[in-house]
Amino acid sequence: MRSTNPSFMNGVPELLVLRLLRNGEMYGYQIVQAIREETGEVVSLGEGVVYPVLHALERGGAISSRRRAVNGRSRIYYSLSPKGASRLTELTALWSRVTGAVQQVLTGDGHAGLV
Amino acid sequence: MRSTNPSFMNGVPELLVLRLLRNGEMYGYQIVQAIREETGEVVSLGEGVVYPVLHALERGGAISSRRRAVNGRSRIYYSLSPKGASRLTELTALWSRVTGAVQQVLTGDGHAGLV
DNA sequence: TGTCATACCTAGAACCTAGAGGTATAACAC
DNA sequence: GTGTTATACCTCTAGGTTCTAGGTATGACA
Repeated sequence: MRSTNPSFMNGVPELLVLRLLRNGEMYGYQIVQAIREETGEVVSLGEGVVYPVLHALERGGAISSRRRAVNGRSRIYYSLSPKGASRLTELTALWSRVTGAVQQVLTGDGHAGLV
Repeated sequence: MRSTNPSFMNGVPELLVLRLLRNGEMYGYQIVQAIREETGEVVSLGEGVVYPVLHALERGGAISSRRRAVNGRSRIYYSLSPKGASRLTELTALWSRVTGAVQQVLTGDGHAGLV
């Protein structure tokens, strides 16, 4: 069972990562924390989730990375590629459609076909 | 890969089934079609998804079933138990929280902590 | 020297869903 | 009467994603 995070999370990590990178390059550890902060702890993805997502996105050409040393620390910064940007657009639209459709059932009165 | 349905669907089948049953008893086949219709085909769960969900919900005491013959056909009608009703309340709240949190990131400006 | 926060990573288990397939009956057309 | 479609139930397997738990290494600070 999933205890730390609620369900309904399929595809959400990918969506959130892409969205965050749209604002400029970020590194993995930073993304992990940004998700926690920006969602008010509602969504809290572990590093074990975020890093594999980053690697998969890079393999797919949606993001690219460059190593940078900051304060003697080595970080891997990721930035959105054009491909990643269009993937983000796509996923965002999908997200709207699905949540909208679910919402429709949740607020429905059960008469379904009101023509 | 998921071709027929978009992602973001984790826990959604359970939520939708519970919600539909809140309006009165239904049988499996009917639920499958109701989901298709009420979501405008955006969400289209196969019987291979819905039946296992129904069985799991019944095992968990969230719904109960009774066999009924209609027009010479044998149908298994499911209805929401009090336990299922509170589960629905719970899941609905969760759904709101998660989608709200994601939405916050999607519409965020990247400054995160505006105190 | 020890601990904490930073920063990266992988591997295994757990979970859920999609899709294909299987059975059986009623209704309708031919 | 035979074939096809719609109804109505069901199971199983593969595939994908995410969670948890680990592991490594450095800088800062006590």
